[in-house]
Amino acid sequence: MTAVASSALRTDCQDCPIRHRAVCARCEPAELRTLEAMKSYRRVDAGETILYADDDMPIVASIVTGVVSLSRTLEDGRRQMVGLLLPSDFIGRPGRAEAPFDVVAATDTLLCQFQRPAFEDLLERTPSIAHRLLDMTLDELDAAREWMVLLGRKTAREKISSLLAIIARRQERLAGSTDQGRIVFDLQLTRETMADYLGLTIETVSRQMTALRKDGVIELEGTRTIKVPDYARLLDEAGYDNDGAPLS
Amino acid sequence: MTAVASSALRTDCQDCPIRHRAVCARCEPAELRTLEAMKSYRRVDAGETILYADDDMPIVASIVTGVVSLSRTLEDGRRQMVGLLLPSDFIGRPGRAEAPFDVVAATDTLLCQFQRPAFEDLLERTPSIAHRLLDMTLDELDAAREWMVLLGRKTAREKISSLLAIIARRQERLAGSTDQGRIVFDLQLTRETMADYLGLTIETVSRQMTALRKDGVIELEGTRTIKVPDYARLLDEAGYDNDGAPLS
DNA sequence: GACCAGCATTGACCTGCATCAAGGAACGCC
DNA sequence: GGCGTTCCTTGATGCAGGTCAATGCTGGTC
Repeated sequence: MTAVASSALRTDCQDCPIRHRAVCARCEPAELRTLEAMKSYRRVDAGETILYADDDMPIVASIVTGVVSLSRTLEDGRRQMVGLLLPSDFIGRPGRAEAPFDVVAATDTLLCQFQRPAFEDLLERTPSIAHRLLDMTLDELDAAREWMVLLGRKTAREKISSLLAIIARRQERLAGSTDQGRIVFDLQLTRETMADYLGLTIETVSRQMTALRKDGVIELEGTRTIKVPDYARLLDEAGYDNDGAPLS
Repeated sequence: MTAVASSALRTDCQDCPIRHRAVCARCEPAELRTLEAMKSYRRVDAGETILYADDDMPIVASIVTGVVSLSRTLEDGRRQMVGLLLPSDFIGRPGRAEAPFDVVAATDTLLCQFQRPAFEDLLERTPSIAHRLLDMTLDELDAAREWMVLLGRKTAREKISSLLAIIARRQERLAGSTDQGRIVFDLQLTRETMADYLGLTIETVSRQMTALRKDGVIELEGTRTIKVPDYARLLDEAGYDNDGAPLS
């Protein structure tokens, strides 16, 4: 991954790994050249905060590689993750000066970033970007609402199963490897991150993972590698046909 | 309100009550005339479903008057509201054929609606609408995420207080009447709707309302009219400085 | 005025998850 | 090899909120 990332540092937009899914997906060659002139790459280490809630938001960016989380922490320390951003997802809000949430790199991350005012100008002049950003935002809104159902109404076991199902599906789509419902994947998240995302404590996450393992829904290899022998079974545990998958 | 609504049935866009806040807010007069030719008004009774989850979504619409809820029901009957739409808010998703959630009129409602394919065409050709829709969607996304924090991490008492604070503030803004933090307003929601929104049961909602009354945070007159003697106190009960208000 | 339906309140009880506390496993560092 | 650190698991206990059930309140209809 580091290799991919550092070669991307020199990449022009045509060869960019997220060329066809990011905010620039619908751009014409001429528009790409404009972006090319404005963009700059930035590496962020795992754990580093990209933007603090309520602080000024001088930039917007696309994620080239890595995973980024959005979260809010209450005064007494309770924390809730409200979004998990993946390669091609967009960070920041044209038209608003303050960040409404903490934006933290969950893994080492490469950003393709723009000065916010310049990007806003560009957005006014470039319908293809505005349109693509609208589509992406609508998708994220649907995912956020799907997640609200999980947070408000699902049990701990269903929450865990839902999260695993979503990540499993995502990996599967990337790897393209499914042999009849059997999926193996690497969970990139710590138990704490999972807990923050699901509105649970790490203890409950741990217990439910153990329970799912004992019940044969998943198999664990070490603590982060997960085998799903029967994806349909996992979906069932997730509480309902999880077709409109958030996160992805 | 009925009077307003029925006069709106004959209204041209220039006189529309949501002219400056809806998806058409940035439209030029010429663009308005195009909209005028495409739009049709539709009345919906309280309780009536506008769109069913996973059904075809033949239309998109702006809310002219009324309140509309978005919700999802799990197979076993658990229900979670995921959005509360108010006048000027937008219903539907350009670029997607199925509704991801049930869309139900919470009160008698007047819609200004468009055929989805026609609206999508218009969106392609009219940056002012696309841009406005993007802004509105980004606002909704922020509100949804704010609500995720509530669902995932707040106690029942904080949830109720947050909801009351948000509605109180909204009323206050409409009515314009604050005498030093004292607010009186009509709660338009049943206990059940509150519960669906907050991820609680009606019993818990009822108990917490009683508790807040006994503690002097609110005063109840009948079951739906609420007095807030000290708005700051209510905000405090809501768990944190609730400045970025969802819903509104 | 009697009846009913829908909404709200209250009580008794139970359970799912949080909390508090104690290890265990994996890794790097001296 | 000993010793942190960080992450994870497991157990014991408590409590917030869910569940089940009874009752009250309001407005509409006959």
